[in-house]
Amino acid sequence: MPELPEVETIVSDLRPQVQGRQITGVRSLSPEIWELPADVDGCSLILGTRVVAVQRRGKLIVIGLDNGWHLLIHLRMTGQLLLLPPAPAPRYARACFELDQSLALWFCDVRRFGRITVTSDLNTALGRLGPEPLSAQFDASFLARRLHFARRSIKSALLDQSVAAGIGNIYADEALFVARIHPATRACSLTGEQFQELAAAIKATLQCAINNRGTTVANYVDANGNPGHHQYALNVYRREGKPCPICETPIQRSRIAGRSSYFCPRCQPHNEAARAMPPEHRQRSTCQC
DNA sequence: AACCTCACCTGCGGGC
DNA sequence: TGCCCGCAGGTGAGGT
Repeated sequence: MPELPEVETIVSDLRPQVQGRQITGVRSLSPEIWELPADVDGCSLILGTRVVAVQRRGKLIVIGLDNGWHLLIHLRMTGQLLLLPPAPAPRYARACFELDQSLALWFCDVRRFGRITVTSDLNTALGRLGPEPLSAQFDASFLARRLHFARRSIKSALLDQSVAAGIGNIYADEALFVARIHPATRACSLTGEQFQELAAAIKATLQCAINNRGTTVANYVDANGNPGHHQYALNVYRREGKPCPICETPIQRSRIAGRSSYFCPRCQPHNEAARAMPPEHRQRSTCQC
């Protein structure tokens, strides 16, 4: 599912091919995916404009247009953004942005969860998002301050886009494994050292996945239709019953924060158990990148 | 205010 | 073979 590394891969692929190009046609094949402000005609607003920027914020794709408006695309679960000829329409095509030189940006989405919107006020549109996890602003002291009173699980907190913009189920589980923190641990019970390890683990996990061009477990492909490689580097996600790469204990799955959560019961004990654990078992796990 | 549950969709795989 | 059911998980609305 597209999380930060997948969206980053798509955006970095699109940028050199789309920036500077004119949008010569807009086709809406599934009107329900558009979320437009009242009295705004999205298609006519976009038509004829030139793309001045292709960026990412959290899991959102932000396409800047030369009329001052921005096209925002969220892939949600199964959305894809593909650079293809303007015809024929690929499977599950929901919208098409035709560009000059016989190229088109196709938005495809089996489940129609994805959303497209336009805005002239980017700050308001992105206002609810927390910091970028790969930015300097996102560190242990930010997490400690932000989660000081949070009694919910750390897994739930990491999925909250106002805590960190761009983390989803896969990378929450992977980062918690690297930081050796059980996903059901209360966020406010983490120690300063654990916040340090978690912030570092989130950055390392996301950067490793970007280097691997994202994780393909079901629908994700890049802008050219190719799968990512990070599924081969996953430590715990969707590995229930398989040996932990550190200690070989079978990976467990349980439902935490309403999501399937994968963890090693030995490397990621609850805080109480961790304090009782002998030091030789507290070995550090590393990214497989 | 903080947090949880559910609806939104469709394809796929397992069980029978 | 074919049917049915559960599951996948990002987000926001609505409830506690």
